[in-house]
This record gives sequence, C-alpha cells and structure tokens, in this order.
Amino acid sequence: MRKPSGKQTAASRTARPNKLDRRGEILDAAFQVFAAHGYEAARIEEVARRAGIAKGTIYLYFRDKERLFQAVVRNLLPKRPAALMADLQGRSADVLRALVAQMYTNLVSNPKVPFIFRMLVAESNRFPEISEIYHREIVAHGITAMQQVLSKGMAAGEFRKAPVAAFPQIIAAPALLAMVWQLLFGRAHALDLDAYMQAHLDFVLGGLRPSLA
Amino acid sequence: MRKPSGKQTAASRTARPNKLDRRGEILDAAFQVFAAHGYEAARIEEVARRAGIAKGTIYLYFRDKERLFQAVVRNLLPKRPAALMADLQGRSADVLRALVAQMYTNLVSNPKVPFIFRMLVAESNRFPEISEIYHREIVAHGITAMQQVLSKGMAAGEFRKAPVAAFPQIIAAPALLAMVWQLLFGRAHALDLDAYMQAHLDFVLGGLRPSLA
Amino acid sequence: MRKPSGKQTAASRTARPNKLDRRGEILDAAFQVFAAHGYEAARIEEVARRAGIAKGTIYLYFRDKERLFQAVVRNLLPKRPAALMADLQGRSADVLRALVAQMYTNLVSNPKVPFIFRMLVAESNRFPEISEIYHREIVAHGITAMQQVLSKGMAAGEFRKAPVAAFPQIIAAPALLAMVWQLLFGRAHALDLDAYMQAHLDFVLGGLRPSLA
Amino acid sequence: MRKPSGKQTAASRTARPNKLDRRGEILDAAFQVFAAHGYEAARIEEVARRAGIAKGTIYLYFRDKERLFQAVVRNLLPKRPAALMADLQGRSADVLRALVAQMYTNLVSNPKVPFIFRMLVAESNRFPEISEIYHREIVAHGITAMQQVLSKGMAAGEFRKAPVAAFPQIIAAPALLAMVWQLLFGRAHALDLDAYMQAHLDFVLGGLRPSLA
DNA sequence: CATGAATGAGTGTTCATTCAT
DNA sequence: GATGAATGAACACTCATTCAT
Repeated sequence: MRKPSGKQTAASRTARPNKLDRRGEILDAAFQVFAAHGYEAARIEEVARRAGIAKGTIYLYFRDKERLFQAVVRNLLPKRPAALMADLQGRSADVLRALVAQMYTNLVSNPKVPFIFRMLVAESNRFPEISEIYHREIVAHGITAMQQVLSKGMAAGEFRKAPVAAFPQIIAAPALLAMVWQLLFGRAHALDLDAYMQAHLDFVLGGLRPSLA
Repeated sequence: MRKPSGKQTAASRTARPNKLDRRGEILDAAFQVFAAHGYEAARIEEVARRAGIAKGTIYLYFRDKERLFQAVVRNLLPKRPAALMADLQGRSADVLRALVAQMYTNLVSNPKVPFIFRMLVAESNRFPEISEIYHREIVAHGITAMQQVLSKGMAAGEFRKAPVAAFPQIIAAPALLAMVWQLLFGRAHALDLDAYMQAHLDFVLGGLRPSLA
Repeated sequence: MRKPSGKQTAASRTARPNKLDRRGEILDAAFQVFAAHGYEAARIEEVARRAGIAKGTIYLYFRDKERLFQAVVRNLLPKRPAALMADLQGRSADVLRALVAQMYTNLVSNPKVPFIFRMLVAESNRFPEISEIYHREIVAHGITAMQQVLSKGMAAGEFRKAPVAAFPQIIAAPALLAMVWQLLFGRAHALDLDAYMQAHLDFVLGGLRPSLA
Repeated sequence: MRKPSGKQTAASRTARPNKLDRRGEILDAAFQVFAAHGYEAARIEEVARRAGIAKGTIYLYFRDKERLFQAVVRNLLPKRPAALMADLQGRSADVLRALVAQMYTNLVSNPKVPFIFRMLVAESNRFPEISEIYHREIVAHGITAMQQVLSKGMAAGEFRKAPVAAFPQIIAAPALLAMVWQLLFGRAHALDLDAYMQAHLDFVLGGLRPSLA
C-alpha cells in the first residue's frame, strides 16, 4: 500500500553520473561521516545528505552499513603500494632521511590519516580484519623498507649495530606520536611539525651513528 | 603491620555497599562496557548487568549516559599524579632508564591503558575536553619529567645537546607505539615487549650519548 | 486440421513479443509470485525477474501493484464458463458422477487452484470484490449445475427427496476439503485422492438413493 | 544521544497489570490485526494501539514479529483437547449427530475460526509448522473421533459399510465448506446455517443408512 | 533507595513507484 | 516502448530514560 504521496517527487533528479562515480561519491561522504562520528554513531541519512542523494540510494551500492564501512576502509588504502623510496642508492643516512620525511608526508600531513587511524583504533574490536588489512598493506611494507635501510647501513658500517634493527618501529614511532598528538591535542597544543621532524631525524641519526671507540 | 583480626573492616562488612562503593561498581562496569564497545555502542543495560543492579539504578548516580561516560573517564585518572620518579638523583642515564621503564609499566603493561587510549581516540571528537584533561593530568607531567631529565643530562655533559630536548615526546614515542601496536595488531603480530623495551632504551641512550669529537 | 508447416505462426515469430504476449507473461509471472507469497509479501521486482523484464516495464502495463493483482485474479478465470457437463442426458446418477469427477479435475488436480484459493482466502479482506467475482463466475454455475442434476434426479424418483437439494454445496464439499487438505497438510499427510474420490462418490450416491419403504 | 524530547512523557502510564495479563492483551490485539491483514500487512504499531500500549512494549514480551505471530497462533489452540464427545453411548446416529452439531459449534459459530483458517491458509507457506500443529492438535482428534463413531456404527449394523470409513473427512466436509463459504461469500450470499446443518445431517445419516436388500 | 516495565523518538533497511535516458 | 537508477515513505526494532511501585 506504500505509494509515494507526492506524485511529482523526483523532479530534481540530476543527470545520472555513471555507477563508479556515484559509488565513489558515497564512499567519500561515508568516510567523512564515519570519521567524524565513528561507526555506530554515523547516520546513513547523513551520508546520503552529504552525497546529495536519497537514503535508499546508498543501498543500491552497498548491502548494509557494515559493508559500506568496510568499503570505505578498503577504499582508503593507497591504490598502489606507494613505491617506498624504491631503489634509493647512496648513503644510508640519506635514504633513512628520505624515508622518515616520507613518513611525515604520508602520516602527518595527509589530513585523512588521523581519521583513518581513529577508525582503526575505534573499530578494531568490531572489525578486527581491518587492522589486519592495514598491517598487511601498509605497515608491513614500511617495516620492511626500514629494516632494509637499517641492515644496509649497519652492514656498511655507516650505522652502529643496534637492537633497533629488530624493531624498526622504534625509528618510526615519533612520527606516529606526532599524528596521534595532533589528533588528540592538536587543537590546544599543536606541535611545530617541522621542528619536530628535524628533532626526530637528528635523534634517529644520532642514535645510529657508530660508537667512537 | 596487620590489623588485628576479629573485627571486620568497613569495606567487607555487609552485602549492601555504601553509596561510594555502589558508584564505584557502576564506574567499573561502565568502563568495561565503554572500553569494549565505544560510547555509542555501549548499552546502559549491559552496564547494569555487569554491576549487578537494575538499569534504573544507574540513573540515581548519573544523570545520563554522557555524564556516566565522563565520570568513567575521570575515574580512570590516577588519584595522585604518579610521583614521577620524583627526585631521582645520580647519573641521568639511570634516571632516564628508570623513567622509560616506568612508562612501560604505566603504558604498556597496564591492561586498562589500551582501552583508555581507545576511548580517548574514539571519542575525542564527541568529548573534546577529555583529551584536554588527559593532557593536563598525565601527558604534561610526563613531558615535564622527561624534559627535566634531558636538561639535567645535557647540562652535565652526560647527554649530547640535541633538539630532542624540545620534544621529549620523541623519546617516549616508541612506548606509545608499542601500546598502539598491541592494541591494533597484538592478536596476530604481538611484539616481544621485553626485547622491544631494551632496544628502545639502547636506542635512546645511544642517541643521547655525546659525540666523539 | 494441422496448419501447413513452412510458415511460422505469429506466436513464435520473433523475440519481441507483441503487447498481448508481454502482458500475459507479466500476469503469469505475477501469479506465481502472488501465489507464493501473498499480496503484501509479493515483490514487484521478483515479478519482473520472472518475466525477464525490467521492473519499470510492469508499470507500462499496470498502473500499480493493486491493479496488477486484480488483473492476475481476473486472468485466472476460465475464458469460457467451462461448459459444465452441458447436455448430459441419461441416468442422473451418471450425470452426478460425471459432475463430481469434473470437480476433482478442476479443483483438486489443477495445480493452480490451491494457489487461487489461497489468494482468495488471504486477500478477500483487502479485495472483497474478487471473491464476489469468483462466486459469480465459477461457484454459482457449479451450484446451478448441481442443483439441476439433483432436481432432475429427484423428479425422476432416482434420488430421494432430501434437503440437500437446497444446498448442493454439501455434495461438493468433500472435493473442497480435499483441496484444502492438500494445501494445508499435503506435505506430511497427503490424501490418496483416487480412493478419496471413490469414497466421496459412493457416499454421495448412497446419500441420495431412495428410501426402501 | 537519544533523549526523550518531552521530558514529561509517561505521565499516563497506567496501573501495572501483571505480566500474564499484559501478554494476553497483546496476543488478543495481535490476533485481531493478523487476522484482519495477514502476517505481512499487519503493523506492530497497530497491535500496540489496539492493546493500548507503546510499540516498544510488545518487544518486552515477544522477540520479534514472527514470534508474536507464532504465539498468537499457538494461543488460539484450545487449552484442553476439547473432550470430543468423549464416551457418548447409545445409537451411533445420535453420537454422529452430536458430533456434527459440535463441529458447527466449533467451526462455524465460533467467530474466531474463520480468521484462524485464513491465517492458516495464507501463511502456511511462510510458517509451515503451524498447519502441522493444527493438524496434530485439532484435526487429527476430530478425524479419530469420527472414525470411531463410524466404525462402531458399522460394526453394529447401524450404518452401512461404506468407504467413507477410511475418509471421515468426507462426513465433516460440509461444515468446512460452510465456514469457508461464510468467509468468502458471507457478506453477499450468506448461508442459512441452521437449515444447512439440518441438510448436512440428513444427508450424512441418509448416506450411512443400511441398504435395503 | 532500588526496581524494571513502559515509553517513543530514532535508526537501518525495504520496496512500490517514477522518470531521464 | 523499455530500462533501471533513484526516490522517500513506511516499517521493524532498539534503547536511553522515566516513574509507579
């Protein structure tokens, strides 16, 4: 018995974008909403409003809220594995410097990252597979790249042999902290990111320089 | 030092807890539920069930879900500012070592911390003041302590003069990373925390050791 | 009587069916769906899928779901009034036997009938006119035919004068029951329809045989 | 964030009936609604309105619409197996007469029966177990009772030996037809039930009377 | 104080219907 | 004519909050 009451409702339907565009628009809108409110508090209707479409339309593209969320998360993964400094030759210190700088570009300057991080942390209970995906697709690559640089530098005698080699996360940790810091305290206690990164680099290279004796 | 037996203490006297106990029980239960599900997905009824009381009773102690959440968050703050190694004298390296070790005790080994961190990250949008509180009550003290150690060590020539002095977060960052890592990836890719902390310490002290020339 | 081959008939000529065919295909598909799920639970989309057309196409042929339903119901009515035993002459018992046998053919063996009956029963509240139509087009004719046979048989002294004459439904009732029984209990408790019909016939003829005295 | 907007909403909450009463009221209201509209078209909100309670209250008593429906159906079963004429002694014709009369009382005069029948027919696809229940709890008992009367009457020579003995449904069928008739055509073509029942009885007893020779 | 039944606004999801292509 | 993406009203169900007992 359900009948649209206003017989002339859809007069404003716009030119049909193609399916992929529409899907992408929904994902963009959904990212904003999930990032702002978290999975549970996110409202499908707000996603629709931001995407400029009707609520029901979302369900033409995603079976339910959960699938929409997962699609958002997957959609945020870089399409290509971000050719991590690839084949940089030369002094390991320079390579490491470049790698750390890249981390700041990717982690701290990309304004989507804090939201992604928030979603990961907030929803890793409800969606354990998404942290797994991020580990596999992003983190593991970073770890490997860092490990290669460290190994090479140590083998070449450019870096001292230190147990960090087994935990390259330690080298990267200050960048993570910066991102988290901005996320939590950025409003009232923002970091001077440039100076911070310089301090980070100095510290890392200082920590790896060979012993005197 | 043991109290004379034969007379029960107030805490264990009766089945009916006094008002403060009841409030505390609710806060404990609520922490578990908020930690497990996040603010929005947390169910008041589950809090009541875990506290062993009726749903309505919670409203005798807290005006609404929001106030309950805020009370939970505040309740998690250490009662006393955690006398941060206070007046440790001696070689700054030892003090720093102790400070870092303490961070692991507080951050990584305390099983509540990841949940607190999750709540902070997940809800800092909805409740901006809670991250402010944690900054003021916890983080700022840690920063200050670290800064003092660094200053002292540098002044004494025990540490090299490095820009980390301005960003003591950098020293602490690996501990944060460890906690986040366990939270996100702990199930499938747990860290060896002891070795990790040793590597962290080695790296930090290595990074601060004076230059040769 | 066979048409000369070599030239295809209109019905099979082309992939694009003409308007009447298309309408008929929709009605067939709709019957299946309404019969399977009932009016409310029937999905227009499923009708379209079964008819192999797009959802919107249905609305080119029927104004809305309600009209489609009514068309389905009307479409199920036999095109011609089912020349009810027409002019059978001879012993009334034989005519009655033939009539009852025909009821089984029409009611119990026709697999569409249970679905029609289900729709009638289920939707007679929502669409009162459809039971009226079925009464007029089908039931009334059957009653009349039965009544004529009974009258004739009684007038001829072949049947005893019994009050069933006023309620020929009573003669037909067991066939209805068989159909309902199969509909409701057929899966687990199917009737042996042949034996059942024999018993029905025996009983009816037994009930009409003249008294001894 | 959901908060009742009108802070003074529940002023009209009535005296708490006990749980069983409330459950029964819901079942009564639900029966009316399901009977009037069928399962799918029935609206929980209408059930609540008829029961004079809020929508949510229903869910305190029934997990979901489906369970409510099943409870309604089960609730309609007679509490005790309706001691089917039990041990009636005497002439089998009298017993049979009583039995048939009872069927009219139970089937045709009970105004709930058509609705029950409608629900059975309409929803036996969706809820196959309910027809099974009705077969087991009601129909099978009736069949058995009828069979006993027939056997006894035939053994005593009071009834002729006829194949109806194997299908006592045939004896009962006219009562079913009457109920269905009233359900479908009652508005425009109501039966004279008294006369109908007399004709039914006359016909049944006539059909069972022994042959002359 | 404590209870827990009751409330009803709000959410995810469905689906008859429309209409630009 | 035919399509099927889009619409949005409507519904089942949830859950924070209230309040009579």
